[in-house]
Amino acid sequence: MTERHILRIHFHLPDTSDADVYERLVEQLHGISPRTQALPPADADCDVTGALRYYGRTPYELAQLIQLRALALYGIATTIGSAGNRMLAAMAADATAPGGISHLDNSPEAIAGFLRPRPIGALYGVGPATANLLARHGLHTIGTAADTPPGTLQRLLGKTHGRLLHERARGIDDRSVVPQATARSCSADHVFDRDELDPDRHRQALLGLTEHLGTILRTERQIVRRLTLTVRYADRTATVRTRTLTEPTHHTAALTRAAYDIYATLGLQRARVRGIALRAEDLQPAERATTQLTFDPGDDKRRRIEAAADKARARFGPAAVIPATTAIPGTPGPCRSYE
DNA sequence: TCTGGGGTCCTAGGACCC
DNA sequence: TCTGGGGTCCTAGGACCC
Repeated sequence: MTERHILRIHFHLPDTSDADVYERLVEQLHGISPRTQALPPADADCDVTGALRYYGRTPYELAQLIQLRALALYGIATTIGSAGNRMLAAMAADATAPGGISHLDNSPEAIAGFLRPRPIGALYGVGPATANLLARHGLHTIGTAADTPPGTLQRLLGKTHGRLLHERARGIDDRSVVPQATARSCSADHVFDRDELDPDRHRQALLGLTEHLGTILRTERQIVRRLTLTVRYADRTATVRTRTLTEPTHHTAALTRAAYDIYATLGLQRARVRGIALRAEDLQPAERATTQLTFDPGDDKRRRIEAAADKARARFGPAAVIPATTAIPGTPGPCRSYE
């Protein structure tokens, strides 16, 4: 593989900043290299391999240019790590003082010098649980993990994690920067004003969520194959249930039936519910939908109403049509996630 | 610096089929 | 006819990133 040059950019966004400031900053990066992947809410990865030649600059100089632009145009400070792959760039950024730039040379010596002395928990993919487990086996630094045979790591962590840990401890990370990644999932949630015990109000909230998700999915021409319901309780615990749909869909009626179904399997008895979230997972292009075999005339009518409502929303805005039964203050917040 | 929550990936185990 | 191993699909839950 030819040598790559990756930047991890962290924007120091004030809490009060507009949501679209971040989007405009990412747009700026696109101008420097189209191979830019947004990592909301405040980061981005930028593959500048091709941009180096175009601009005739080193990675460090490009990082300076990015810092200058963000500061001059938006008054936003940035911290940037520069390295030969995404993991090293992210780790370099982590090890950099706010507002600084770190460039990690791509030589094996420089990479080993950077990685080996660091605590194992500093490695990408190693959280507190894994770090603890490894420490119990005497592996405290990234260097010791790099020297451990892959088979040993795999016995400790499982096949995939063991292999990845061994590669990463040696500075290897093949993940590419994926611009414009398509959404993997899409979710909506509802928080009750006070802990809610009434199942009717739970279902009412669910209806608002399926209505909302259905609208997003139809707008984006996607269908969903899996639904996950999360119910949060007053004691801060939660129940999570996933259901694979018999047929991928983006129709609100089908989503509502599935959501009510999952809700019913919980068998809640006077549970103090704080909030309900619904996630549409395993999204696919709507063109892939199999032919609808349902000839329920009620469904057909609901879909015509749904199509009319979508049109009204497109013309007059999202609040134009709201199901009469969803008398819920506040609109559920959409949340798109990108890989 | 710490915390929390949303999103993603992985694994284990069960059900089912061949 | 019975058994068992290997796929595949699905769900719950754990772990991690940000």
